[in-house]
Amino acid sequence: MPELPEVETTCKGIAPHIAGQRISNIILRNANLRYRVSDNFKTDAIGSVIDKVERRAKYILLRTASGTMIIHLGMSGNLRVVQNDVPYNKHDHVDIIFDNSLCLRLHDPRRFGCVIWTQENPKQHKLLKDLGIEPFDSAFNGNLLFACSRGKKITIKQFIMDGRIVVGVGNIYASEALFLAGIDPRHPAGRVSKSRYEKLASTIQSVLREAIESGGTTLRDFLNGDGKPGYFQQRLRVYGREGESCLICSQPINQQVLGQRASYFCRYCQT
DNA sequence: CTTTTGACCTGACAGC
DNA sequence: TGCTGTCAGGTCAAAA
Repeated sequence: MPELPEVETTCKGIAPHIAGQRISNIILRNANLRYRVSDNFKTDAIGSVIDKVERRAKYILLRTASGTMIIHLGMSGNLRVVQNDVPYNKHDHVDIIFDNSLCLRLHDPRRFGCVIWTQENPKQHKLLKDLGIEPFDSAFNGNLLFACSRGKKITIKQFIMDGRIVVGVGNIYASEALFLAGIDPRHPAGRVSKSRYEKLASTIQSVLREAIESGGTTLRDFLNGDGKPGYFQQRLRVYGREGESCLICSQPINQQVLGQRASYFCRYCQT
């Protein structure tokens, strides 16, 4: 489900309901997520107050004075705020219940997501410490992408999806940004010019911004913190549109697997 | 070091 | 109505 816009939408949706709230209980129905939820999570976290809701890459950080929850939604996860008497459904694995009777509920059919409890600095956690730059950081630009890409033989699509370079760009928005930049996703990253990287940095930012404004993309199961879908899928230009006509030249959109992921592009408009 | 592959897991859908 | 195979928003560890 979630790339940066969906995670950002989730953070913005849940933060007003849970920031400043004290955790009164935690229900763990299934601890077997991508990483097993640690045994001390419940005892350590109950009673603490959510000081801050933060996003880093596709991770959501819920900070308290006694530790931080590092949450990832994997492919199929969503986090929503419900009243604590709302019955749980299949795949509702974790409930974090607050004094104000609201419940932050993690739903994740495939269980590729995680909830990690850490008392250390979460930014130094193994999963976060080597992450690349945020696409909305002022230092993110074409020069940076150009410099990082020299000598790389992987395709440019795989390159911009590499979280050690830039975070948050997943399979949908990689195809969308490359279409908007007019760049063939199959092109070797190391042979793309600086001026094309400048254009690409700009289209990565604009497509992510546009998707956040639409509330994210709901292909199958994404819901925001209030349980509502996003609407950006209606504005996708190439993703999932194989055989449909290109919005620029009307030729059929192509699909090709790159790095084991379906990639969509127009072979005439993207060179 | 870089790149590729397999693994994790459930559900939806197409085709027989 | 099954059954089988394929595919899906991510990303990590191991193999090459």
